[in-house]
Amino acid sequence: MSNKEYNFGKIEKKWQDFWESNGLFRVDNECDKDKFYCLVMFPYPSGTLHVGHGRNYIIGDVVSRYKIMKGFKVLSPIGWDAFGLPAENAAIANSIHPSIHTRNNISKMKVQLERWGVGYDWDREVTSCEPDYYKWTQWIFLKLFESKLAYKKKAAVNWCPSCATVLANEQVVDDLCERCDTRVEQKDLEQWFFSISDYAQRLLDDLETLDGWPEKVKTMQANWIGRSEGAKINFKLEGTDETIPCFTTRPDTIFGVTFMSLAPEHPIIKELINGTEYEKPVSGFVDRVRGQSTIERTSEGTVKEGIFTGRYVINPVNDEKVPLWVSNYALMEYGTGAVMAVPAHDQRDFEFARKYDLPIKIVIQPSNNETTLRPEDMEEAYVEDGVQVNSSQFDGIPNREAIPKIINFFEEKGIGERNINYRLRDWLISRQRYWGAPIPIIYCESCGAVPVPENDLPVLLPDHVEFKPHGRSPLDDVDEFVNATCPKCGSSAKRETDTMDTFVDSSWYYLRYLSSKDNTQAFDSEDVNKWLPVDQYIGGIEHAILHLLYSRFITKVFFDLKLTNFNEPFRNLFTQGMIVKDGAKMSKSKGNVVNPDLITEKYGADTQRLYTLFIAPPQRDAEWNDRGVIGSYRFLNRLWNNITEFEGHFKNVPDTEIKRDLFSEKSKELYRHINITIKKVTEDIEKSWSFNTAIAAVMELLNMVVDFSTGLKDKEFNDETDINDLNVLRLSLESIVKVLAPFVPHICEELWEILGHKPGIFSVPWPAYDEDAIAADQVEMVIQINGKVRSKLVVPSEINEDDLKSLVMNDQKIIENLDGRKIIKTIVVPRKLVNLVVR
RNA sequence: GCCGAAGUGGCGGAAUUGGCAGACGCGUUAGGUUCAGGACCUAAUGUCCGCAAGGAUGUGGGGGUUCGAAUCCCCCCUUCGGCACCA
Repeated sequence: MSNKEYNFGKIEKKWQDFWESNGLFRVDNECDKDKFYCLVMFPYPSGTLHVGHGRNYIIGDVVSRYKIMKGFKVLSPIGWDAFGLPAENAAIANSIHPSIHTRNNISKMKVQLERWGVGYDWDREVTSCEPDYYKWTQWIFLKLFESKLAYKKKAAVNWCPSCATVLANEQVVDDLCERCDTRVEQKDLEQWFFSISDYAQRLLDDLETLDGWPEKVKTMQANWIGRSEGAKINFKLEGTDETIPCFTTRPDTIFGVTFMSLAPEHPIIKELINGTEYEKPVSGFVDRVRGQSTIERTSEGTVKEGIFTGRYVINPVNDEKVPLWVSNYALMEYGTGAVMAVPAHDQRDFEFARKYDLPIKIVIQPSNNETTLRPEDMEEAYVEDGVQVNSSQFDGIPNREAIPKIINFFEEKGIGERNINYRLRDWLISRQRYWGAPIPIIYCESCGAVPVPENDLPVLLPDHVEFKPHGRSPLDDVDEFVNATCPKCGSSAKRETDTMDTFVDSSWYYLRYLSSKDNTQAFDSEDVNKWLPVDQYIGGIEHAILHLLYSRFITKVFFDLKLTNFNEPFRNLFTQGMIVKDGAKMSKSKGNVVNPDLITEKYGADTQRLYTLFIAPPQRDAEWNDRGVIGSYRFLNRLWNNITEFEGHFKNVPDTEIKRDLFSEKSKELYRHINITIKKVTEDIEKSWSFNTAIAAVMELLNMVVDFSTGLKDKEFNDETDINDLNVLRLSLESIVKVLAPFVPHICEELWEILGHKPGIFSVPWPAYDEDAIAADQVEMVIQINGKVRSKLVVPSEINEDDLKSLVMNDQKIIENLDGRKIIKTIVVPRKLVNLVVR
């Protein structure tokens, strides 16, 4: 009997080298068999990974390895989302160049990833801050520019004073910078945008095709896109030929308009009040409101305020003259910046009207004739459905039916039209920072904004730069960079000095993996068409909107440019939960980071992997418990010891086929449970990614195996039954090793070898199970009286109901409990229970 | 305010076509082993009553449907996430 020690350090190194030298994860671009593109969100090289990060990569690795055993050709690449502010901030703090800082971090993290035993095709590694990558990010900018999907405009944008740069709407959370939690300010700046809002409808519609995405993520995206259907109606400005358009989702209330509200930013305000007695007070109001932060202006408690402009607009449906106001609750970013106010049927308008004593006109009455609304009695707006009143030819029509009729009426009369509005704004991609891909544009006095010709790409980031942020891009101060010649006319010109949002880098990296070394094109269309969409994408829920929406947009742009033939980048998406410690997200500042290197050192990577998978269902947040790790370690040791103890036996006793006629009671039961376990693990992985219960099932099986093997240890194996028993034991251990291989690959490789097989468990097919062997001959049935368990009986599983009932009626415990009471009803659930209803 | 997810022992969690609540693991307790610590092995472990056999009770709270509810229905509470003066 040999009893080797479980030397995880040695074993893990051995098999990591083995996979590397055998190219387990290295695939070419040919699709000669079922392909499977398994993608984990590429990491930002922050320097160190903690055990919480590990979950993402470990889950991805389980999926990859499982699919390999299922016979798929698996593409599992990795790279680095390497541009971004932290590297620049670190450079400012420690005077290390961001590129050096980033490269150092990448090499540290690469070691960590390898230590976990997560397998990637490193030949495809991409790093977004390297010129051979960002050259193509710039090329993508040019493609969008050519397609009129990249444009520059002056707009009120979010400015983070701490990061000293602008931010996209998606990067502002509750008025705070998503990255540093600083309150953002509004600034009017000239900035570059991508026209993602042109794609709003498609981004919304195609969510329905994403069956493999969590509903939650789809809902979040749908909310973010925020489609609302309605009409745009033109109100004539009294005494002029000008019209002010406004958007409404309630054209049915058009006859109830009693005033109009303009957003303080509305460009028409100036000319409305110019030279009038209203000029001073109105511009005073506008300045005051615009000085407020978005939070102050838009939070629920904010009181509605406004001021009359002295002007009137004409309601085009009834020629009524209504006053034109400026109010703080009208937003320039939504619709047209002008609101037709219907106080009777809109709560905000109602509050405003009450405050400034504006008229309230009812145009919809509740359909149940019991109550009739009267303006003077109303305490809030009536926003429910009803029947049109005071609406001339539409009177008497239910308001829902009136909506399309009224819109048709607008269109016939040329006063308005059907219109759809989206909350989604264009994607602001300019950043006033150094560590990003320069926007490939040159400004020429005579030619304007000229794109850098493709041949001149990449526009290289200069090395020697003063990083201190001062509100302009640090590149602004680098003369060699700024000064250029116009590609069109050859005269001297200036480069754009803003860099791109790092979400541009990450919006297309999954394509680059197919062509990571190709310096002639961003990606090879034929290859990406073969391998994409990604079969399984795995990452954090925090990217539900940002990265995932941007990537969908870019994918659709490529599709439209006929560069690719797929409409969506990610067929299936899995969002894993966070691992928390002491109830909080792990972070250096909170000091609750669990260092994976220490765990690997003490217990090994396999233990860490197993615990990470066992801790909770993977989509749920989970609390890391250092003590809990030991349970996984114990389990692996028990498995190790059981196999190594029998190593000699397995070598000496012939590995003959299992003979069912030689089954003992115990070996038959074990054989049954081998099959049950294989089935359970397969289904848990396939159907619900319930790795925690899959592992629990294997633990149960091992507990049974340990019990079984105790009786076998000292046998001589001279008779057939004992040999058969040993081979059932062998089968059970081999099955455990196979089904655990995706979870704890190193120890399984080693044990597979110890069990006498040639190295390489991932070339072994995933085990099948024998459905016939799963059925039990005997089952334990629960016997209830009035729903309470009173006895249990072991009966043949195919027993007929009469035999069963007579067994129940002869059961001593049941007789005692019945105590002569009368049985009214007997419920029999085959193989499960009998319930006697008595009185 | 609207939409969504969740709430089960001391802890992580399991059980969903309604059928033994608490699988599996951690922790705890007792015993074994060990010079000792650790590691390991065996047993117990929801709560309450009981020496025990056994009984009662129990899945956020309250009601309901059912022979039977963690699971289905209604109302409510708490936590988390998303959206929110979006016309």
